[in-house]
Amino acid sequence: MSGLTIGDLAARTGLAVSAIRFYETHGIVHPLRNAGGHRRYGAHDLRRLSFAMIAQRLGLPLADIAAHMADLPVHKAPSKSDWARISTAMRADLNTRIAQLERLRDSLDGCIGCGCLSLEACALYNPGDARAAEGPGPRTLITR
Amino acid sequence: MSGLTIGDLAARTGLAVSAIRFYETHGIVHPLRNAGGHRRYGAHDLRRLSFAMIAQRLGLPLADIAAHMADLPVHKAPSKSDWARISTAMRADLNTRIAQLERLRDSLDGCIGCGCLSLEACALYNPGDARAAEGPGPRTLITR
DNA sequence: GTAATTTCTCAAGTTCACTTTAGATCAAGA
DNA sequence: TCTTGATCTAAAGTGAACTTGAGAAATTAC
Repeated sequence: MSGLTIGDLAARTGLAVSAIRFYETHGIVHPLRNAGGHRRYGAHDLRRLSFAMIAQRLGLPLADIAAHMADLPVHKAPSKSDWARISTAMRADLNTRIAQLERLRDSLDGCIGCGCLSLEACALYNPGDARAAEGPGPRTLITR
Repeated sequence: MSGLTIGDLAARTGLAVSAIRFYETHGIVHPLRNAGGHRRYGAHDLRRLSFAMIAQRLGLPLADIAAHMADLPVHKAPSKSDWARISTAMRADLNTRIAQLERLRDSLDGCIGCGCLSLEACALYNPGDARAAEGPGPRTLITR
């Protein structure tokens, strides 16, 4: 009677149970525990997970998503304005990303068939962003 | 007098020397060796690297890029039609990706302010793609 | 009440895309 | 020639995002 099990959540979101536990360690969900120590989730957790999944599709790293979510109330359902604030921020990210890809496509259109890809001349090659000095580890595939 | 050193290539592409060696293990470049065993690159290697960097910006995994490049001549400059073939394939990927993001944005537009994000109703949440059963390891952030 | 599921924790493994380290060799400038 | 800097190889480390495995306890189904 008091909430969803982790299995329920997995079934509804399509996520693996292990993934949901992993997300918990990153602060994306905050389940309560029942008498036996099992996690119990509410509808707000379902929303938080959905939101995280959407944000991931936009290419945001988990840490960023968690940071966004940190502003939301933990055990209560967030208000409309809570979601609106985050959604709006995400919409901006999305538009930036779309614009980047479109620029890339247009450059590619200009290049197809020319075979140039010369480092000095090609617009595709020189996107003008600073790629250097991002530290160790794999770089994010799509530059944000 | 016979070609560029790995340092030259790094300077021109902005890649780390170690990254260029790593790409070699994936078949993206195929340098020759001088008498002392040092790598020597030609202009075609520069083009191959540029192309790989562009493809990465599009979110293609290295393995896919290498597969595309496998069709190109290794030690000669590729022909115009070689590049055109690959570029065209990439353009299609790009357009698919842009369309996905636009759908996502439009859905988000419909949702901003409503605060729903309900799993059953929200178009954002149910992208209709099969997310399950992709095996171990991290999943690619952006679904191709 | 017993068997079958599910869940628990915690540590270790996996993939991708690289970087770092170590010790040795090669190349180039003063 | 000497020395500084670039390059070599091979192995191990890194960060993100999870998964897998083991052994135990809780829950559910019959």
